[in-house]
Amino acid sequence: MVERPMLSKGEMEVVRILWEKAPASVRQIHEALPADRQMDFATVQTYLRRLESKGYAKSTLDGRIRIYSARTKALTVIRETVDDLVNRLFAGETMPLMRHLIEDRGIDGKGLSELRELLDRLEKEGAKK
Amino acid sequence: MVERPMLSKGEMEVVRILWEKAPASVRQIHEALPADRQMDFATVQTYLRRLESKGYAKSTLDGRIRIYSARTKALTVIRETVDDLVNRLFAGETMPLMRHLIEDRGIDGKGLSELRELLDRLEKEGAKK
DNA sequence: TTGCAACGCGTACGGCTGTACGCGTAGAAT
DNA sequence: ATTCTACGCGTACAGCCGTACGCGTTGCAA
Repeated sequence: MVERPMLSKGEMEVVRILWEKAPASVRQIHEALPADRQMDFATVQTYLRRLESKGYAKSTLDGRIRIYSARTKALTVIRETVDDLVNRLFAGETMPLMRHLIEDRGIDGKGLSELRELLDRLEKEGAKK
Repeated sequence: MVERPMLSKGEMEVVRILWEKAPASVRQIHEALPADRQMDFATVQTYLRRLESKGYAKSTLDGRIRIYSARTKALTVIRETVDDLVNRLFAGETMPLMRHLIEDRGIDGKGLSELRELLDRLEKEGAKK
């Protein structure tokens, strides 16, 4: 297994945009940040550099513009991050977090039916194993 | 709203035990840590001190033993932490995280039926509002 | 009554994080 | 040619984090 340092909060915000937009320049990433979360251009630059040095991104120069893209799949990073949170805050149990999401954050009708489908599918698969 | 600094990862592990065991001494907290996550007694002590200075815990002296208890409800802290994660890593959307939990981490039969009940209840409530 | 073990408390320290400035340069505009 | 502008890159720096040592003290054992 590749030993990567974990992402910091700020790096997470940036890597998410990177997954969405890559390959992308610093400027493109910077502009794609949520409107309510403006950070300095140079800060984004630093985060991207750190993402690269931690092994989460790679980059090439296109002329004088540096183009970044992701080097780890979103799924992997999300798994590591969520697993870590579940371990620390929920003693490794998934259900309390699930419960919290549903009860505290709520879900709309569309989410509801999607969830039902997911559960059905899971039950079928579980049965045949 | 009370402006509390966010919890670090290490503090989270300790505050979770605190919710479970409080009021408790440093030693009790230390011993209640998961077996696979031993940290130094003094480290736990530092975390508790920091939890107190951040406003997450309070303490009194019982003789020469300092007894800690929680000052914020688990729900509040969990809400803040989960909201923060969802914002940073999932652009504020709950469903992708939900999907991840179900598909990647899996849930057992008991969880499955509990989830169904939750969904039913939610649907009923949603309908009457 | 003399140690010893347990504890609180102060302190430490290197690494990480958030945030950004400023220099030097290359391409665009005048 | 000269100036402006955008960009990469190095650097900075205070505060937070993980982790822990060691001193002084006190209650209990010998």
